[in-house]
Amino acid sequence: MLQSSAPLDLAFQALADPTRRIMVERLSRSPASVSELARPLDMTLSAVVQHLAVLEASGLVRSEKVGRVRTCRIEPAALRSAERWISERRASWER
Amino acid sequence: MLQSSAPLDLAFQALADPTRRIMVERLSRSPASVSELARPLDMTLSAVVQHLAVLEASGLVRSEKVGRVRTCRIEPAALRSAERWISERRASWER
DNA sequence: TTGATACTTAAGCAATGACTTAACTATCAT
DNA sequence: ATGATAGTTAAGTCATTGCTTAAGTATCAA
Repeated sequence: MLQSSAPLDLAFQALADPTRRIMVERLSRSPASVSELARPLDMTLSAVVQHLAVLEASGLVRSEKVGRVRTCRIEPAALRSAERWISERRASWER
Repeated sequence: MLQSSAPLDLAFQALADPTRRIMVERLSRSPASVSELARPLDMTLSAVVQHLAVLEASGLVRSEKVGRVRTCRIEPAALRSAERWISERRASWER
């Protein structure tokens, strides 16, 4: 591969990490702050911020800061296109 | 993360590489040999075999060798569970 | 204005990933 | 048997990932 960064690469890569999937699961229920995302995770806040950066770069999550709190939320489009890629393959092999 | 290897980790990790997605696309049309998989790819056969190993470890593909030809085919279950994970998230945020 | 809260950023480090080359090992066809 | 086909395996290399520690910078509350 050696650096490709197509949208699907970034989305699947982001979803490949269990910590990031936990973050996505949390956000698919409702928006949350960085500290709320970090709460159940056994790692430093710094590490969580780095995971968040990966999620944002992949387009799966967006966030905005108000005061000192950054609120993160799911960005459905990216997740949908990952889902679509898989279901298109399924359509193909099911035939 | 540092080594986790849960099924979903392996599946999404496998799908994160564009070369491997091309291989999966090819296989979702019909089974193919290793050389057939390699044909459109701009890399050594050795590299393709290594990608295949990743796909097999993830459960997305299985293969069997007859004579000197290894025939590879899609394993629908793993792909379906990746799809299911995403659609469950969607169910959650759509509410 | 002081202190606590909520991040942010930069280094640094060990482990993984995506290749390559090179040397093999089995078939299959003649 | 010889040679070509089809794949396998082992090093080695270089970039990327997933962390950590450490040292910030903005708010907000009293």
